[in-house]
Amino acid sequence: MLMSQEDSVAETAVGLFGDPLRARIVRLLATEQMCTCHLIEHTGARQTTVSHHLRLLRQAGLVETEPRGRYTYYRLHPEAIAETADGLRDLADQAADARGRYRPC
Amino acid sequence: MLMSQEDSVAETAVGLFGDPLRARIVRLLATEQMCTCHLIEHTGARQTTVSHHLRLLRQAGLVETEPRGRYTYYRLHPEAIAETADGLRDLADQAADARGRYRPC
DNA sequence: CTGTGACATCAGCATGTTTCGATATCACCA
DNA sequence: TGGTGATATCGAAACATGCTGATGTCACAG
Repeated sequence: MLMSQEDSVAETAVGLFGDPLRARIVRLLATEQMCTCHLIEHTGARQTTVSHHLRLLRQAGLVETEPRGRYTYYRLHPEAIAETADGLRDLADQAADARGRYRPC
Repeated sequence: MLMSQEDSVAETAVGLFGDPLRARIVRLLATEQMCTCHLIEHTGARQTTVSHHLRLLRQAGLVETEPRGRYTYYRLHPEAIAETADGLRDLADQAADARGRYRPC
């Protein structure tokens, strides 16, 4: 919706970066893979809350899940983030050009 | 919040890209500068709604305003978008590295 | 100086999202 | 096999957000 016509992972992804807790989780996962319990520890949020946000990130294709015994490890999907970044970069370039043009009323 | 410790324009900006109407407005402004009435025309949204979103974008430093007589022209602030894009790009790079590391429980 | 049209602001409602507590599942260990 | 600890899911409450209608301001034209 933001940068291109067709829906992409990037589309849904942008929206997710808005929430502070989710942003925190993403930044933590950008450090290293970790399991839910680490995220709970670091964020101080409740288990069910963290789990909920992880689900949203998973559904959007931003994170991958790897169950290891009774722990579940999460890692980011860098391509998804990169795609979003690229879309924004294009938009910025477009916007720079747009400053030269203007539509009279 | 998302990519760095200190608050930047990019911080607040990311969240704003989430709303569909706001995304639409931003994409329109990436084409050329235009005034509120054009945005209303193109989006089909009510005047007060468009005005509301423009305010948010303005407050976040994503758009600039130039009153021309009784019209108000809006144009994007490309640096703000570029900054956001760069932040996300860094995050993506970090995330790629993070896949090599993992914290044991 | 009066009317009209562009735009901003405000308060309230409606809807969506986050958070929470309770509960379910499942792996592991004793 | 029973208990514990990690995680997911569900429904309800708390909260945030977008949209609307009413209203205010200001520029311009008559």
